[in-house]
Amino acid sequence: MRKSNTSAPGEATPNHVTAEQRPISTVDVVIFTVRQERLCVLLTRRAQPPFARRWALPGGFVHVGQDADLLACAQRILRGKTGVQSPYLEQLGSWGSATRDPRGWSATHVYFALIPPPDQPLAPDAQWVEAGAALTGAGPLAFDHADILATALARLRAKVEYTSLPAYLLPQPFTLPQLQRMYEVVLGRAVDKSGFRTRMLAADFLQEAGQEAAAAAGRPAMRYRLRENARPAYFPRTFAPRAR
Amino acid sequence: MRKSNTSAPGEATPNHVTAEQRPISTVDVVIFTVRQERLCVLLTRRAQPPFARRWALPGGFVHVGQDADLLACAQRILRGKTGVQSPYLEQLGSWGSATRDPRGWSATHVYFALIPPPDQPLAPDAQWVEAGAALTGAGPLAFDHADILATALARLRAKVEYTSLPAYLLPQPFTLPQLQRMYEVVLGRAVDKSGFRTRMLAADFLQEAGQEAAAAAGRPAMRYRLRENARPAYFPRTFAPRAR
DNA sequence: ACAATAGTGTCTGTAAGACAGTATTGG
DNA sequence: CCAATACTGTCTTACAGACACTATTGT
Repeated sequence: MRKSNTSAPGEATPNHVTAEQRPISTVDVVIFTVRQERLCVLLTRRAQPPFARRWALPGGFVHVGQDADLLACAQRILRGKTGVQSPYLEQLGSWGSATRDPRGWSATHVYFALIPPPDQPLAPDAQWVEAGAALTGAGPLAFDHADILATALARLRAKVEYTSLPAYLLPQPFTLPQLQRMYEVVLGRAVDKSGFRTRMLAADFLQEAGQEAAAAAGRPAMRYRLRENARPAYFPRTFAPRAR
Repeated sequence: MRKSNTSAPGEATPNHVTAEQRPISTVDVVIFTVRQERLCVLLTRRAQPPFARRWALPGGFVHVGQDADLLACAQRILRGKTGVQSPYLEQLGSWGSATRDPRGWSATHVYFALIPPPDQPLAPDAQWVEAGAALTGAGPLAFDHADILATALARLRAKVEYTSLPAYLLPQPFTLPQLQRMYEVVLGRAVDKSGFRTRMLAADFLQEAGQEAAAAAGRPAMRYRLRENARPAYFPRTFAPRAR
């Protein structure tokens, strides 16, 4: 049998849901970067309960008087922890349940950021942790943040197979060999140089930015910037080594 | 300059956010089906303000005493409107801002469902509307539901290019020609039969379910069901007609 | 000249798209 | 036998992967 949920008597109908019945609303941001050829994620150590002294993803409550929308809230959190202004930032999803926060029914809107290693110092409670180690080492993460981080990692690795996302892990301008290394770090495997270059240049999201100054040995590389209006490029196929 | 947002004086810190400062939390579900070779979305007519008498996506408040988590809330909404129990249901994203709901800061968690045309009657306030017409005809949708629906449509069309999602638009068992028609309806273009069949069978998400009973003219087709543990299949490439 | 790194050319295999053909049913 | 629909085979071509080759720098 089907039951309508809009007007059953005794049930809280939309206009009768009071503020006390509202779930807690937070925003968390999974911030990735590559440091020393390692994929790292930013974690903060919680000062207050719940989960005091545990590591957690950077996040906070939606400030209804301050945040215009969810994206602005995520940007505020990102800027607060890293000082970075305009990175790649997309929504990952939301996690909400009666049990994920001991304070009550809670839902978090999760964003996903890619940034170059920042020049400014991090917030004092924040630290870069290698992505794999964040899931295993140094004790469990607060809340359901291990789930969230695992989902973010899976999404990153999946999208790197067919998008130009790793370009956001580098400061501009960058060279194609540098970009290739970003792909290799995230994917955890080597990528063929020739195919890689053809693919990147064909995708038409880069513009030349002058020759690199010759530093050590070797031919200096061409530098590139993201084109204006640079949304990430989507490739028609995934990177696929012969053996499936 | 970087500003820490965790301990600035005068700012609401996490444990001091009272229930009154919490955003409104809702869940909306974009429910697609194919009826008479048309892609349709389920809309409901709003009885109460805000946006009374406007068409809207099915949705409602998170019921903190009733819904174990966001997915359960989405399932409750889906079941309430259609009677359908276990369709394809994935998260689409969340939309939240100070202005999207005149009652105050509001965030909605949006899910995305694919179902076969249900046997049971719909809830009395619900109606199938052709997907394109829902965005243009019969007046604007409530809230930011036009944005949400446009995003859902784009996501559906994108994923249909490289996944087996259209299989969830059909009652089981179904034949490959029927499945091919689902692809063609959603994509709005013809798909080559031979390549289509090779692709579907190679993806290994179908199992044979006996020969179709010969009805009218023509050779009866083989019927298929989704395999056990049937998650959707992801194809290595998109459907791509020669001319790009 | 050599090492080191950047960048290009060429071959080959895979698989998708196009389309013509065969198979199986009812009338 | 014909119409109608299901299914298969074959040809062609695009293109990714592999890898060897050339180019440009510093020492």
